[in-house]
Amino acid sequence: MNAESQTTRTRNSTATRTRILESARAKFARDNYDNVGIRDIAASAGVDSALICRYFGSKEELFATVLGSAESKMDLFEAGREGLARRAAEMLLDNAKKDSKILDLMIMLNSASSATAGDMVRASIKERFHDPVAELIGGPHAELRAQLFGTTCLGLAVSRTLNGDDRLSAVPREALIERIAAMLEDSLKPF
Amino acid sequence: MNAESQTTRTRNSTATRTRILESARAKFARDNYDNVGIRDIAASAGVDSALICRYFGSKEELFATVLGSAESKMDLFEAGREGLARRAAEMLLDNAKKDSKILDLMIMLNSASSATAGDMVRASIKERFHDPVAELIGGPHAELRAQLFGTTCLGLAVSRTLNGDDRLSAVPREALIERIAAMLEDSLKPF
DNA sequence: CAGCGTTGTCAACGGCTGATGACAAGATAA
DNA sequence: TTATCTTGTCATCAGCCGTTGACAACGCTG
Repeated sequence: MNAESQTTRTRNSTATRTRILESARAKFARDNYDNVGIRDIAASAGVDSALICRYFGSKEELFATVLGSAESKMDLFEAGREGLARRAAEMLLDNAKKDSKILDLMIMLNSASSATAGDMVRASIKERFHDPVAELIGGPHAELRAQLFGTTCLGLAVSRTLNGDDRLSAVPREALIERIAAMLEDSLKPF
Repeated sequence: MNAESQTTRTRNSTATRTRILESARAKFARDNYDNVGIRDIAASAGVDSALICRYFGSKEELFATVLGSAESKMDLFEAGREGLARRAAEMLLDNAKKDSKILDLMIMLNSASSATAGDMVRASIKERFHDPVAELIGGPHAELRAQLFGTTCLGLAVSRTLNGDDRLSAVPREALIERIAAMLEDSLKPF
């Protein structure tokens, strides 16, 4: 039970738990909540599906854990109010590296329309995205402007999954980032 | 079998076919493809689920029929290049009336992340939205700009389903439309 | 070594899904 | 009316789902 005694273990519960969690994250980032089966996740993690229910209780709780284990401090906000739009544009165009922070956003997007997971997703988006943005920009109608900002980000993210990257590479990357950053900045303008 | 002889029929195949189609459209506009069962649709149309498979072959073909039966000429394009952004903004904020043309867009959005219906949705979006917009705006990188335009529309539509209408009513409707129209117009600017 | 808690697998359950074929009820034509 | 085609229902199938409890394999501790 001590931490030291686990180093020599071939059967490590916390390791497999993490493996399950990462497999689930990867699956949920590519598919809808309802389209991802716990048998898929289990196979991807190399374990039996029964283990998932033992460790996480249910598929719903597993999904909640995935949502909750996302990077608590998205470095979207590290650049402060001035760098917000630019940073968001960079992150949105940078999901080529699959382990980027945008992956968590994809999870939310994919399952937003699910009857089961929708509520969790909505709550998570509000808590992790809308509220921080609103607080950061401040001013009148901050929540509405944060929603417009999120709206534009969402659209870009969805569009990436819909259309792929092909079109976006027709234009120099820096020009595209500048352009999108400008659009995002506009969405934050006070009314 | 003649058209005249059908007027006195209480059992009308084309009528029930249409009823099924409309029920399916309504269901798919509110939920993901995978979350809508043919029994739901059948119950909503007041028929047995077996009839759906008889008339449409399969759930997948039913969905394809729903997609194909959308208004072939979206009146989004009726206002020409000048009125495009404004018209889009109005339509996006007008989905209060549920029978609006945006309903077809909702169908595509909900099921875009479905493994089964995703391909159909992507093709339909390209054919019915991206391509006409690109043709209408013309100029360099028309396809990319059309994608940016669609991106912003998508974001707004998704955002409506995510956050509801509450926030958007905090500001006068006309101001909101102007603002969104401006954002959409910006997305069309040449590079 | 034996004992024991942990970690994982297996088989099975009830419930739901989309789909099929047999059959009943209505409508038409002779 | 009888015969026939159409329109709709019912029962049922195989397949997948999430979940559960019994059981096996492992590693630690005495």
